[in-house]
Amino acid sequence: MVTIHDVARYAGVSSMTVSRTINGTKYVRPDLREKVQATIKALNYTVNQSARNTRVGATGPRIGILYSNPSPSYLNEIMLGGLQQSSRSGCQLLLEECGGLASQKTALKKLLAAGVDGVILPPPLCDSRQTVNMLKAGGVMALALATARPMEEVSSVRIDDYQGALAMTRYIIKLGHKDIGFIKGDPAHTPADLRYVGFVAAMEEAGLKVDDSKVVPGMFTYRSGLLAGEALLKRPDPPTAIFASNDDMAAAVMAIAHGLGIKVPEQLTVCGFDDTPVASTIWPPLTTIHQPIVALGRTAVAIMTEQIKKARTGERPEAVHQLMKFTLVERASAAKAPA
Amino acid sequence: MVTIHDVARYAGVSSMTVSRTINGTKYVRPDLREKVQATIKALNYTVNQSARNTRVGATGPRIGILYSNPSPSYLNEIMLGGLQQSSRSGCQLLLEECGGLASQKTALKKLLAAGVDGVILPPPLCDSRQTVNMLKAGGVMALALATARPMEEVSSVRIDDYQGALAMTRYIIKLGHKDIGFIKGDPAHTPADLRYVGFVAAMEEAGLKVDDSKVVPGMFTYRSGLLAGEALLKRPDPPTAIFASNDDMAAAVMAIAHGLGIKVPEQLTVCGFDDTPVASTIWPPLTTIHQPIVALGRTAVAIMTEQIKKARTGERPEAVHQLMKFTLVERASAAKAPA
DNA sequence: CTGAAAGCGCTTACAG
DNA sequence: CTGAAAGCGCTTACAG
Repeated sequence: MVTIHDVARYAGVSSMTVSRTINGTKYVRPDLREKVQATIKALNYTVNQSARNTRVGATGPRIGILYSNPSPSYLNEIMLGGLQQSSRSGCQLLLEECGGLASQKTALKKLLAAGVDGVILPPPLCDSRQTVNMLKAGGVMALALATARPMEEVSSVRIDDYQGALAMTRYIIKLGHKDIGFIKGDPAHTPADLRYVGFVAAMEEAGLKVDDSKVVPGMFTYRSGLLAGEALLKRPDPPTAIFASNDDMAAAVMAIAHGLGIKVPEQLTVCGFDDTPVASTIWPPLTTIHQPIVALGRTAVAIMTEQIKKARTGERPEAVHQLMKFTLVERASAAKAPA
Repeated sequence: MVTIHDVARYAGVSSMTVSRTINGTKYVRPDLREKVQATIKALNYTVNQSARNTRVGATGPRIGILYSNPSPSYLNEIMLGGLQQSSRSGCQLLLEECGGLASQKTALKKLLAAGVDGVILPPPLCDSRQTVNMLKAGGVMALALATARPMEEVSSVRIDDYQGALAMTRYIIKLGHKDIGFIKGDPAHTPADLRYVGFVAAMEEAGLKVDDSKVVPGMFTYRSGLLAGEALLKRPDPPTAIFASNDDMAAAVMAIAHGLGIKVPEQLTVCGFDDTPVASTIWPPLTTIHQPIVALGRTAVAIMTEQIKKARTGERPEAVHQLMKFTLVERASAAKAPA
């Protein structure tokens, strides 16, 4: 194992200069910094977090994750990313669940008692002004995860829901579809509106008219998708493609289509959003927009750790807004429009 | 933060005696050991893994996870549990994916090059004699995760698939159902057979006849569930309940039922196995057997870490077979048999 | 801006 | 069976 001392010897500096370079401290002469960085690369050096933690550990960054909507698979992925990063960054993660406002206060009290420096808010809490204010009042940082409408002064890590919906709609149009139905999401969640706006923008861009009778409400649940699917597919002139603003609703649409004897994708193209496990469970598997949830969790922890370190130095860290890349995953539920 | 030295001072011994007590070394006088243990409890002391790792770290346990079936949500949960435990046990986790036998050899070579002491095998590799032999040949330990037929000499962490199927079938029978259909799983996966055997046992125990024409094959996939569901529900005398040997197939059965206008659970009870995310996505949500997958991952890492430590002491650790508790989750897809 | 010294909490290796 | 000493890889705090 190559240590900081190996790097130092090799670069002809002291271990401290290496340490300073690694930790991005300002007081290192540029030429030395470069030499050290080159040596680190050459020797393939990586910090030993355990060792680092013995020094910083006692006061190492503690980050809470406060969540209220226990969608287990989503949260698992967030946690997975968070844990991966925490062992790299050497911070500690604390999980706390809450429901209404009362239990939120209790949960927050617990986190504060545990000495957290910052709290990550997955949806839907990421959009709660109230929660953010409570955190501020408690003197801890907040980071909104996967919000669609980040608040200026609160750091956020997210994908661009508008661009995602735009890309998906363009893809459907490119397949030759002109008669496209859309299922909206829960209006209380910020991504819902942006996805709809993205859909409309792509339609207009292509010179296609949005038929408002084929834009139906939904609540992001499978159950609401069943209703929406029936509304769209039992009419005399069903669309040739349906873009549901999440996967659960798209899966429900496919169940309805199956029941009505409508073949997917030959007679009907169905697309979703999020790429949750259900998207690759159902048959045919769902074409959808992949959200890099694990990476979102990882990045959130990385950013928050940085901010905490800065804050401890006395700096007043500015909010960071990190946009992550989504990808359009082509699976078998979408095909060319029937002639 | 309370350290080993605080404990030592308080107990009137040296830090080494505390260290030895913590690590279960033999050479500590019983009375001292007890005194130390009491002090640890009184002071609420916990080891600082970071500090421990600076000493053991260079040679700290390294555990590989070799997987081939990339069911993402399942693997995520395993990983989540594994990571949680790894930060407690102070071991390092290495993930490696492989496909056929050739890529398995490559993956294994990588893991060995990285210096792993043991490898955890999630399904379906957990049942591969070949894989286990390759690991043995490479001189590393193996642990089979969620296998239904553990090999005597290879440690395993699993639930009892037979008992799970037994419990679920008893539950369905208790609801008054007598005409129960069953969908088998992929015969290549060991749990499939055990779940079927459990079903048959519960039927016989209740004095009910298993109608072989209502036991249909499946492959654990949604797609195979669609076929199986049609076979069972399109016949003139459909069963009043269907027990699918996993959730994906149960979800498919519900899609078929929906299409045929059969109401779940009023006219048809549907039950699954595993409690994967899809079980709580669909409507009505699925009554199923919950596998504690996160706990499985956690336990696997804990056991393997112990075994590695033992092996390093020179002991030849015996295989551990840990059975975890499943739970029957009652949701809305099951109800009393129609009159 | 740089480095020598001391120490984080624990364990290894040595001496009793 | 027990303990004093040295050291893991890194950072803090101090002196230049």
